[in-house]
Amino acid sequence: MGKNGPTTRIQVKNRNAILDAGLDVFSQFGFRGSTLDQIAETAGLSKPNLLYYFPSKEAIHVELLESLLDTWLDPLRAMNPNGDAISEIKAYVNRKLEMAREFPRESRLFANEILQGAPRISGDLENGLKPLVDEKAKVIREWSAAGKIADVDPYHLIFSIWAMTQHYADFDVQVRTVLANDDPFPGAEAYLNQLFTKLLTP
Amino acid sequence: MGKNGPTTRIQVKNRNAILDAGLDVFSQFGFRGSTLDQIAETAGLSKPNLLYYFPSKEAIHVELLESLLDTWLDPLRAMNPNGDAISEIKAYVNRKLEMAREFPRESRLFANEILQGAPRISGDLENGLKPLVDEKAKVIREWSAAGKIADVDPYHLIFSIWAMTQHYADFDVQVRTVLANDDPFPGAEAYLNQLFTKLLTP
DNA sequence: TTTTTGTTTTACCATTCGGTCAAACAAACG
DNA sequence: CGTTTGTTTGACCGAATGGTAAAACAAAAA
Repeated sequence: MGKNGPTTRIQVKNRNAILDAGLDVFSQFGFRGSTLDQIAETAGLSKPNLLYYFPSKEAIHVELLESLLDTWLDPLRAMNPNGDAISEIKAYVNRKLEMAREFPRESRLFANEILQGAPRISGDLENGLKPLVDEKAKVIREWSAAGKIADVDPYHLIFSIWAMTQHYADFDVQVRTVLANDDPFPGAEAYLNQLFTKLLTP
Repeated sequence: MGKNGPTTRIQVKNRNAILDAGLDVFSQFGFRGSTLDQIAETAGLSKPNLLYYFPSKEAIHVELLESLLDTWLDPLRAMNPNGDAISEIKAYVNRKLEMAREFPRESRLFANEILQGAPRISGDLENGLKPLVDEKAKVIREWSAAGKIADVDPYHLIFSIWAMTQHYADFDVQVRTVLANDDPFPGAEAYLNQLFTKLLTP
């Protein structure tokens, strides 16, 4: 690619194809388990052609992870301290569940990275995720203190939301095996709404 | 190894060392991301020596997974239909949480395999896990019908238990980052007891 | 002690890996 | 048209991969 001149249509198209292929492959096999040939073939390109757009395997992975973490935190950012406490938390749960349904590959990519010790994004966790969670935990604690929701540990509340929603993406194979291939999401939504209503109602 | 004659002490020791090393490595990098050299070095053996005890990389992985799934399901098997409903379910939660704390490598090995589509144990899920879950779901449904616990979807109840307990093993890095390296388990236990008490009390 | 059985090592092999290079090809522009 | 810029390919490289063969070594049985 010539310097950093204007981005051509071909560049946009191929970079997107590569990132999409990378998401496919990395989310299934993790970083070390994925090969450039696999990504190139999925993207419909030759391996040298792929390396014309990205300098290395790691560069693709990093770009995917960084753009992902941002999107992934959006629903938490959207939690409004001035809104109705229970509705805000339940809306967060539902948005996260929807993301698990719509973007399972992203969820699995993230899960793979964390499972393997987050070697490539531990910095982003520290600088991006942690401060945001701290901020929202404070909001939740204030809601508890004000009697708007039950007294719950805000950190573990957030962990449980992550765990239960992402489970439907990350453990999809297991969930569908147990449910004989039924769509788990309608039932999950009902269950989670019931659970958080009971948990949070003061 | 000569035929299937008596197992020597050296065999027992080395096979255990290999399985332990395999657990270490596979749980961190997944099957494709792990190498025999890595496992051999962790076990303190040479690679050919390792292959004297196991015929292939896959054989180590399969043996780990199969013995794991059994152990993993023990707490669910232990759920007693004739016991006190709420206590039984909460005991299950606590046992699972304890396993996440005591055996995080096993949890991550399993998570890795499921994340990658369970290519090596989809059969065991179908024949081992599913029937057991079906059986226990029936028990839970009867508890609901008898008014002993609130009316909840038994399958999603079980999923949520798996998700929230295993989260502390599988997403350990993330959890500890958010909690500034505090031990998450005491807080997790309190939170989960609170959550399931509120959810299940009719 | 000799022989047998069990264990470990050294040297090796074919394949796949991430990545490079230079040349061929296509598009746009003058 | 010709030239410049951007894109794609085929051939290749060194390192790492899963796995093998055979011989050296150790332990125990005879």
